[in-house]
Amino acid sequence: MATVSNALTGKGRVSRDVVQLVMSRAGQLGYFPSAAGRALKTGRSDILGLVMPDITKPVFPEFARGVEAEADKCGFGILIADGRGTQEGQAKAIRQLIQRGVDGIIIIPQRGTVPEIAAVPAAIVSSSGDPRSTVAANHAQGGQLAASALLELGHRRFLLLGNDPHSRVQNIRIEGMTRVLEGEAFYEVCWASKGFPDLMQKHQEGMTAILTVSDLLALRVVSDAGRSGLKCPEAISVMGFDDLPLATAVRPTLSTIVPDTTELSKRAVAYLAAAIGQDQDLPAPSVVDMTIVLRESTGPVTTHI
Amino acid sequence: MATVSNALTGKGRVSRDVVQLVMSRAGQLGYFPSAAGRALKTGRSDILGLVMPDITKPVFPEFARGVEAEADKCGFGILIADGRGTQEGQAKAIRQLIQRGVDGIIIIPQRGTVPEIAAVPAAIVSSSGDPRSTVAANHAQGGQLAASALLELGHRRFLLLGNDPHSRVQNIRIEGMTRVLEGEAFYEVCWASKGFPDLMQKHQEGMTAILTVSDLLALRVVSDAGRSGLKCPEAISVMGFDDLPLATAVRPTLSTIVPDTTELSKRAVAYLAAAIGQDQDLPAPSVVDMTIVLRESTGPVTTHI
DNA sequence: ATTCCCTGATTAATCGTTTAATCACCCTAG
DNA sequence: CTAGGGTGATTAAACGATTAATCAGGGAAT
Repeated sequence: MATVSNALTGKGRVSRDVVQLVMSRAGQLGYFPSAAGRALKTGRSDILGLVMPDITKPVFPEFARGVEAEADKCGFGILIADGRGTQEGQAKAIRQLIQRGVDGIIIIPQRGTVPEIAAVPAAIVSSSGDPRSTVAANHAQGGQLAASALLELGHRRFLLLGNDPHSRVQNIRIEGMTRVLEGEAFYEVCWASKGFPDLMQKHQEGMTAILTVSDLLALRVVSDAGRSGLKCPEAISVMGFDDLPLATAVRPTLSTIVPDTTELSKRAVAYLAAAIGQDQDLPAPSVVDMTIVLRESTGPVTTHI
Repeated sequence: MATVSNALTGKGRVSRDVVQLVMSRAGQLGYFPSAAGRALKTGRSDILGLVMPDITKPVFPEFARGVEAEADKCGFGILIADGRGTQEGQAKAIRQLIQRGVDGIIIIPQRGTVPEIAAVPAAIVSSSGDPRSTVAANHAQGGQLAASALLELGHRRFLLLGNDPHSRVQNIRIEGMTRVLEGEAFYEVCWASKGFPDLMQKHQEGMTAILTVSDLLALRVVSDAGRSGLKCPEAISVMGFDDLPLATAVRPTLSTIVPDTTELSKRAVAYLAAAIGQDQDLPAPSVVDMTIVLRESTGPVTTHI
C-alpha cells in the first residue's frame, strides 16, 4: 500500500521494476488516487480559486483562460467565482472558495478594496500603482503607448474618451495618455457616461485623434464617425484598448493596446505556487507592460480637414 | 463530535439549543468543516466540472457565468477546464476533472463527438437535434425567428451569412432560416471563410436583408456597408446572433437573436443535481428557445433602392 | 415499581491517502 | 563468522469528517 503510494508519487524508496509494475497494474485496473483522500492527508487540494468581478465583461475571459492554462501546467485546477459586480459578492466568493479548500486565491479586485484574507495565500492582480497588487498590468504605460503612437503620426489635437469616471483603470489609462501629451499637444478628456461627444463638431474644432480606454468605446466611435461621414482613419484616428475579438471584426479594424494576459496569469500562478510551497523568497510585486498593435483605425494626420 | 456534525449539517437528532450552541461556538472559533474530510467520507465533493471549447470565444463566458450562479444556488462549486479547441484537449480536460473528484460534468462539446464518460454523470449542452444532448439551445428556431422577423418587415431577397461551413450550430441556424424563407423569398447562402461577399453588388441585385450567424459577422457587415455608403437599416437590414456586448456598442445597434443562457445553465445544473442525488426520474432532454431583440440594424424595406 | 419507549448524546468504525517507523534481507568488511 | 550498513518492502498511525450503533435518562403506561 505504501509502496503503491510511493511508486505513484515518485517519492520514497521503490525499485525501478516495482514502479513499472504498479504503473501498469494501475492502468489495467483504471485506478487513480482519490483527490479527497490525498487532500485530507496532505492538507492540499491542488486547487486555486479565481475571483473576478464579472466574467461576462470583456478581457476577463482572456485572463481566465490564461490562468487556467498556466495553473494546469503547474498541476492546479481552477475553481471560479464571480463577484457579481459587488463588494459583498466578492467577499462572499472569497469565503466560499476558502471553505471549498482551495490552496490559494487569485483576485482581480472589485474597484477599490480587497477584503483581508489570512486563511490562504492570495495573488492580487491589479493595476500599476496599486500597492497591494502582486502583479499589475501597466495601464499607465499602455496609455502612454497609445498617445505616443498618435503623436508620432503627427496628431496634435486629441480627444481622450473614457466610459466611467469612477473606474480606477480607466483613469490610470487616461493619466498615462495625458502624461505624454502634456506640453506636446492639445487634449480634452471626455466621459461617455455623461453624454457621448459630438464627433463632427470636435473634428471641426481640429481634433484628429481619439484615444479611448476600451475597444467597445472605440467601436462606438468608429461606427458613429462612419455614420456622420467622418472617414477613419483619413479624417480621424481611433485607438482602442484590450484587443477584444471585435477589434478585428469591425472595419476599419481597430488599432489597440493589448495587455499581456498570458504573462499576467503566469506570474499570478507562479506567485501562488511559491507561496503555497512555502518558498523562502516569493516573487516581488511586478508590473507587466502592454504592447500596441496598429491596424486600420489609425493613420497619419492628413492636411485635408 | 457526532453531535457537532449533526448540528452543523442539520441531520440526525440534536436538540434545538445544542444546535444553537454549536453554531455560536463554531462562529467564535472560526471553525468550518474541512471540505476534504467531508468529501472523503461522503464520496461527494460538491464540485461540478465545466468543459468549454474555448472560454475566450464570445457566448461562452455568458454561459459560464450562468452555470456558476446556478451551481452556487445548489451548493456546487465550478471547476473550469478549457478544451483548447481540440478533440484531445477536451478529452484530457474531462479526464482531469474526474481525477480531481468532481461529482458531475457539464460539457459544451467540441464540434461533433463527445468522449464516453462513465465515471460521473454528465450534462451535455448542445444544439437542437443532437441526440446526445441533455439540454439544447434551439438554434433552428432562432434562425426561424430571424428570418420571419425580416420577412414580416417586407424583405424578399436575403443573404444568409455564415462563417465556417463546418460548424454544426451555424448550419443549424442557417437551416432554420431557410426553412422559413423557402417559397416565401429569394435567398442565398454565403460563407465568409471563402471570401467576404461584395455587399454593394448584392444590394444592386436587390438584396435588402442580411441574416448572419453571429454578432461578430453582423458587425463586419454593418461596418463594411457603412464604408461603402450602404445605409443600415435604410438600405439593408442586418441581423446578428448571440447578443454580445458589442451589439449595443456599435451604431446602428444590432438586432440579434439571443439564446437564453440562464435557462440553459439552469437546466444543465438541475439535471446534474438530480443525477448525482440518484433521483429516480431525471429531467428529460429538453430544448430552450431563443428570443429576438430588435434594435436599430433592422427595419422595414424601403422602395428606394 | 417495573417495563418500555422516546429523545438526545456518545462511541467507534470508516472513507483513501501519505509517511514515519519498522522490518527483512543481502552484501561487504573486519 | 558476525556486525553493520544499505536497499527496498511493510506496518500502522494519522488527516477530519459522517453515520450506524450504542448508551443514558426521563416520562408514561401497566
